[in-house]
Amino acid sequence: MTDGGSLRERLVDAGVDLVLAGGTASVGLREIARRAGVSHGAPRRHFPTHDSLLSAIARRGFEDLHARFATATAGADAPRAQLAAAARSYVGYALDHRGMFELMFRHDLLDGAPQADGGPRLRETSLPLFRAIVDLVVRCRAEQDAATAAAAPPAAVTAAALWSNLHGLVQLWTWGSLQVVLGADGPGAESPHYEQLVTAVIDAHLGPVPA
Amino acid sequence: MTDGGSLRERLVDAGVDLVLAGGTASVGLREIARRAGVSHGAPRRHFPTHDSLLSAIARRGFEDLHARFATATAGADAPRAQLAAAARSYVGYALDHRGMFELMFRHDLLDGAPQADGGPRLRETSLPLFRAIVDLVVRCRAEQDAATAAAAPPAAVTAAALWSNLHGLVQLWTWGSLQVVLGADGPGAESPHYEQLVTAVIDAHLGPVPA
DNA sequence: GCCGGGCGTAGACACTGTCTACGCCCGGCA
DNA sequence: TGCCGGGCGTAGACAGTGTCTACGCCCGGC
Repeated sequence: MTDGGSLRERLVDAGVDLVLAGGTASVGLREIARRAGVSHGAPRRHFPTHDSLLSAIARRGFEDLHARFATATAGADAPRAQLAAAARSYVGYALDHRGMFELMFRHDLLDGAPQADGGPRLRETSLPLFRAIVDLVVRCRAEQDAATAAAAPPAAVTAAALWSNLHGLVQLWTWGSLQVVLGADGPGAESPHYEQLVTAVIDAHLGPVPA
Repeated sequence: MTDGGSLRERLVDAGVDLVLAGGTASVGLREIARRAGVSHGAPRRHFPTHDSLLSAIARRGFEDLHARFATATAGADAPRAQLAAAARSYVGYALDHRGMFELMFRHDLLDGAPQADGGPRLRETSLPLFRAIVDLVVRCRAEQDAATAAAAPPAAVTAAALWSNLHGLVQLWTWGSLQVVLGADGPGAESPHYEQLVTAVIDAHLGPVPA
């Protein structure tokens, strides 16, 4: 795309497929090359190291999640409803693509060298998503009455806390411990009890939904 | 200990040392064996697979964290103060021992076969810690006035949400994105801004501290 | 006093990520 | 038209990994 290379995209595609199918453990460099139909040395022409390829795969995840964020918020007009939809899309994406989510937040992929074609680092790719979260919280704050808004922490703090909450919810739900705490069925079960948890989380940080 | 084996403990000790020193990437099976002064095949007599050794290391982490939890809550008497101390110890442990924390919550170590000596699985080892969290929240609820308590979600939901919040706070702080949201110094800096976030999180889920 | 099993050793095997030498093929230039 | 050069994929080597198997030692019980 950027300079005409097509194998580069195919490698990332194959990597995404592997992560979605077999989780983060099955995305070896040679396995990606096999999946893309090239020899094991070929990826090196486009990605100097295995981690930089993983980083590119994770970037795809952030772009995908950001796009879902945008369409989710577009479906509502009240800021509070937009935030609820965005939160659900965040948690839904993470639980439907656990491998991708795990890869995206692997701390050792954060600051690899910038991609060979000058593309951004993983952290920079994730910034628009984070800014969208903060903006949503700020807009929710703006429509609260002045009394409750004055008693609350700064919007940036609330945004950070709320986002942390959704993020941790995903991790612990995947781990299966929240099901134990809530007395739900075993961690293997598909019961989407977490939806109720998501609304409880939003209410905790922004107050009950305004009448 | 259980049946007299001493190398077993030494292997786990060496593994903990490696994780604390070099993170979760440096805790290879052969490296642990080298550190313990035995050949690379020796661990197999005590742990059938590499993952089961990692699981034993993670169990140590949970035991350690649980112990810190206990001493932290023992330092206060009001439930709310106990919970604040426990939350700070949770976050503090995670940020001071990032490698251990990462290992403890690796989902692929959750349900390995029970240890050769019949020890518990990782998930069972973590249960007492989780129960302690829920108990603290329940006790905080008990001393709230009836009106606010009635308007709040069930204690189990609040406990799950609060714990998720602390957990996600750790992950995102380690990732360095909360610093960006809060406009703090770069992720490499040591500024313990997160302490203020922890109290904001507790207040969000349990209401402002009672007078 | 001898045997047997627990436990550590040593080597092999398949596999991984990285590095290097090679060859093909296609575009620019004389 | 013919040649050259560089991008790009191939093939093999290398160190390292986790696992498996054969071996040897040493200590306790019949």
